[in-house]
Amino acid sequence: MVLQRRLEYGFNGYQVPAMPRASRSVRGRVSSRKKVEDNQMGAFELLATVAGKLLLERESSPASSNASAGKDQHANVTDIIKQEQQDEEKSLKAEPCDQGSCDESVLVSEPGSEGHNQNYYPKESPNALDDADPGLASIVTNSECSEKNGCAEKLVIGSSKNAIGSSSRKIEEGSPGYGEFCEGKAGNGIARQLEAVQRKTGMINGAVADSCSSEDPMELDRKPPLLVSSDSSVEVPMCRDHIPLGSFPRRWDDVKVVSRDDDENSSGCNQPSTIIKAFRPPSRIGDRRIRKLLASKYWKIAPKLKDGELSNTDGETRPVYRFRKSCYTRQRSQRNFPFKRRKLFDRSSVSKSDGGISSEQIFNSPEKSINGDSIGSASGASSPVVGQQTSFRSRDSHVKLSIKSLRVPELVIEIPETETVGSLKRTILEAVTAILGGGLRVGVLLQGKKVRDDNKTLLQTGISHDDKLDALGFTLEPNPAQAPPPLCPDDPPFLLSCGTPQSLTRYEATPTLDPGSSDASPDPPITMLGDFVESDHDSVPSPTEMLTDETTPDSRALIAIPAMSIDALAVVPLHRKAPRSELVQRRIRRPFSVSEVEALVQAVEKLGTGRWRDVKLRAFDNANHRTYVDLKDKWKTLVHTARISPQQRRGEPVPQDLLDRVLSAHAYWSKKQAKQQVKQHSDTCFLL
DNA sequence: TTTAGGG
DNA sequence: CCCTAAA
Repeated sequence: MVLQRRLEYGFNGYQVPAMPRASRSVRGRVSSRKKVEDNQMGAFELLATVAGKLLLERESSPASSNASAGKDQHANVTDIIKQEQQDEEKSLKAEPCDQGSCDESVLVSEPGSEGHNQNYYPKESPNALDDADPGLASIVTNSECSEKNGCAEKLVIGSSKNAIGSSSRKIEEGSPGYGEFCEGKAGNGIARQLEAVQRKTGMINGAVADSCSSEDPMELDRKPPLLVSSDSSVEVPMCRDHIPLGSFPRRWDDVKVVSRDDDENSSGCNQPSTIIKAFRPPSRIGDRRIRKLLASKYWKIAPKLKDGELSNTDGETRPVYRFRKSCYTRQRSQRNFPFKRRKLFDRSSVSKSDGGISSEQIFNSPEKSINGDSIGSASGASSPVVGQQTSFRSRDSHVKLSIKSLRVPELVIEIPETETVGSLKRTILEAVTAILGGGLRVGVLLQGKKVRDDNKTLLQTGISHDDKLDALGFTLEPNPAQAPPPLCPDDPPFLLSCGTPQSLTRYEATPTLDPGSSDASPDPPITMLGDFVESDHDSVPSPTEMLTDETTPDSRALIAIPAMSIDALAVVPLHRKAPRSELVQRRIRRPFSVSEVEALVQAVEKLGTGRWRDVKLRAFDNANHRTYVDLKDKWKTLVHTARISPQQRRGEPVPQDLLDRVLSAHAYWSKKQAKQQVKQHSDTCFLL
């Protein structure tokens, strides 16, 4: 486990306070694996810092713009590097905000289940993974790129349109590049844009292409690549067409995560999915919730991801997010892993945990992995260049900003060496998703300081001044406002904070210009995750969706966010008053779809009532959010529904024929059960 | 961990 | 859906 400094450079981050775990939470519904992991986790804070710099430019007269552009264009690599380094340093100095060490880590473990399938019958939908999951808003691997380019496939970390898109929108309205942002699925849209940009800039062949060829295979192949850490942050490239080529990122160095593999042979189903867990002290609060959430949401996600490998460019220490795959290992002897449950969820995945555990090495995928790295590495600059800003003055005084990329702080991934590349990719994706998935908001940094007052004009803030442009930065932060409306505006928005000491993250942001106002952009609530979680066809609103975007009026620098982004966020009431213990939120309601009912009925007809675990395995093995208890409950309600008049029924109507089958099956099995009992009873009597 | 039931 | 007692 690597603990690292949380923040670096001018990046803000957010920490996720430890999620309280309910000791008892580990109960039945969650797969044992998940539970195990939960238990293992200690306190955990997820610190996700995503930062980026932007390209700030003023709509300008050609002259000025040309000047700038020209400069960039001519700059040689060395210069660029230097400049980048300088930039880094600046920001570093500027924002030391993150003093703490970060204990937080995100653990990704494989839940053993492969939640990928869309259907309950996993085997039947082998391609499930390949299907783009609409829900995967945040992170998307752009397979399209690979297809088109024939090579690089990138992991694009992006927030949903809301997250990044909004920020970009805000910043660069009217810029041509922006529109594309929101196209299609959030993730894909971003990826696509990326690609588009690449094409335009001709970068495809450059950095990206290179990376493709060289790195991919190796990183994973490294001997004991158990632990992969990306020192460098993962940057999310943004496309801005309007930016002069010259100023455009010379290379896609920024794109830290690049993987080309199309392969991802990872057999979808076989790949264990990973769960992200938070290590927490035994506080019980969000525990259950986390488990569940994670369980259902996160693992499912993973499978869909295709790839994305991280490489580190930075040597810097930064917040590290740790993702582990099936690693309860070290601390936990394997014997502790009884996984009976394995039967249910695991298929192949389980084994992995075993093997992989052995070594934990951290290997930083250095620049090498990334083609563009050459630059970064050459410079030795630890952190990738985020972006450069250029400003142009326009007559109408518009400030045009272009975000080159948003960076995600270091990710440390631990994964058994026996895991597949595809698994790795998914793990990374999950990790990133976890970071970004909680709902993000954008923070603006100016000279290392957080600009909190949303009401100030750019002019007032100084963002319009050219000299300050290089000090301009943007960060992605967790959206504190997730909690339900009943917030106490005046209170510091500590989410889970209450009980868990460590969980509280002190996020004293740097000196702020205007305390009190949140630096968050007035963006719409970001619901990045959508229902990507769902493996089911029927999409269920993810918790995130339910989040209200109530931005706390006063969002200070302090932001505590549950490790488990989404769910956690959704769940955690901001009310500090509420006893944490009480905070346990119930799972989101996910009505059974007709198809699910169908599957359930079919399974019960075959297996009978009373064998819910088997039913689960048989028909809902891939529906991670449906536990056997759920199935049992559903059956109960189905029976009830079947008995009442159609007028009394609510919700999505269930075909009468299905209900009839329910009744008949119920009758049949009840009878059978009764007979059985009678028989047993008689036998007993006989013996006596 | 599962089942079975009440809430 | 949640919570739990039992098994």
